[in-house]
Amino acid sequence: MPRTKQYNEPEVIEKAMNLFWRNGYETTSMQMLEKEMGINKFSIYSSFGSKKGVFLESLKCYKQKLNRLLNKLKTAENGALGIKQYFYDFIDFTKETEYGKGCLVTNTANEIGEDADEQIKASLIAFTEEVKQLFIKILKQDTTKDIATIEQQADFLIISMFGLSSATRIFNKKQLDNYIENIFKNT
Amino acid sequence: MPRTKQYNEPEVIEKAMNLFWRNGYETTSMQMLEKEMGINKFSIYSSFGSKKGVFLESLKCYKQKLNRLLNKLKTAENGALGIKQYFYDFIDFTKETEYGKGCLVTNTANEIGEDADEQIKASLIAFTEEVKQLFIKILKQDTTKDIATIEQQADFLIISMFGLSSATRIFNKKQLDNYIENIFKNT
DNA sequence: TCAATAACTAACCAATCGTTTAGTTATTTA
DNA sequence: TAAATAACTAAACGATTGGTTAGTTATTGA
Repeated sequence: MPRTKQYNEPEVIEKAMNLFWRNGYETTSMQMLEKEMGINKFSIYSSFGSKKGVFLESLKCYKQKLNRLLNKLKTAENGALGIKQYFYDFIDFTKETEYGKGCLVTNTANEIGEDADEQIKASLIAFTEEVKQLFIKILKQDTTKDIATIEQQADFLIISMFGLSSATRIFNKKQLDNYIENIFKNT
Repeated sequence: MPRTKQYNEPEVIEKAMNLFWRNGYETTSMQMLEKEMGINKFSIYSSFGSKKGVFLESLKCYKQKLNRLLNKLKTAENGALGIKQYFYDFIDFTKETEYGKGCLVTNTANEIGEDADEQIKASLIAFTEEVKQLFIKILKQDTTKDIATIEQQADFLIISMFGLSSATRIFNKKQLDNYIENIFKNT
């Protein structure tokens, strides 16, 4: 009966996500969110409840976006080589100007301090675990490796992925290439 | 002729540094700094000019603190194995509770957004370059390696170091161990 | 011992923070 | 077409942000 919403929630969340991605959680103010999302504070609060609410939805949106990259990896059948390609794809994914804007998950993990919000932290850990399990699945394509080796390699890869994300913030393209080539030099 | 300062600048900066290290730049307020440094705002501003001033001095202090770890590495004569030990030392260095508080340099690199302060960014890049040069010096102990290989390995190590710092924030001890063992498995 | 002076205290600055709310506008169905 | 109702606007909330400043206190060399 009443008037209809003039905005689309997933659409404005994607805009919010990009702002958080570029600027971090603390630095991003409600005022900036209003401007970027193109809607009023009232609308933001009625749709998402709080700044943290907007952020948690943004994290979900980010995961979906990243999942499009991961789907390519899921269907790949060339094992570790597919993972290497994923690392390179990821650099393009985070590309901003000369440097990258990192990964929203990694950026957030680095931003949150001693009194970190548990809900946010849990969301981050869950995501790294998800990607790690995908790595394990792919590494298992090589049936000559035992499970302990695979577990260790998966930890190595997920943390390297994490590191790559940080690295895009201040290391140049050549350094990032050197990094990836070294990770996969025995592959 | 006037009264003497009741505080010691390097001493209060170390306290500020620890606060920034734990909480990040944005999250740390002047109020928190007053409390942690144990001196009044007036004293902070008369000694360091601004919040950014306190932070830049904190970065210097952090580098000095980290240099004590690096000195152990400088005098080590066991090449890459010394670097491996440095990685493990670093985990202890950043240890907070269950997780680590990362590296102040890495944390800051991840925190700063698109309108990053150039002075701060330059300070971060300078530091990574400094450590990388140290890695190169150590890797050159192995005279069988050519310079291109050494350059690539140094980039790999400094970015891995960067990644390890991020990783201490949300990965557990076993995962970090897996990570380091994989980095140095051929050493 | 006392004038000089820097270190200090504490109140205050405007601006902005995340959040709320009173009042207005547009849309819908009965 | 008109009552109902949700979407909207915009002003304001108290708290806190980084930063300043007037006035007080302590220490010093002369």
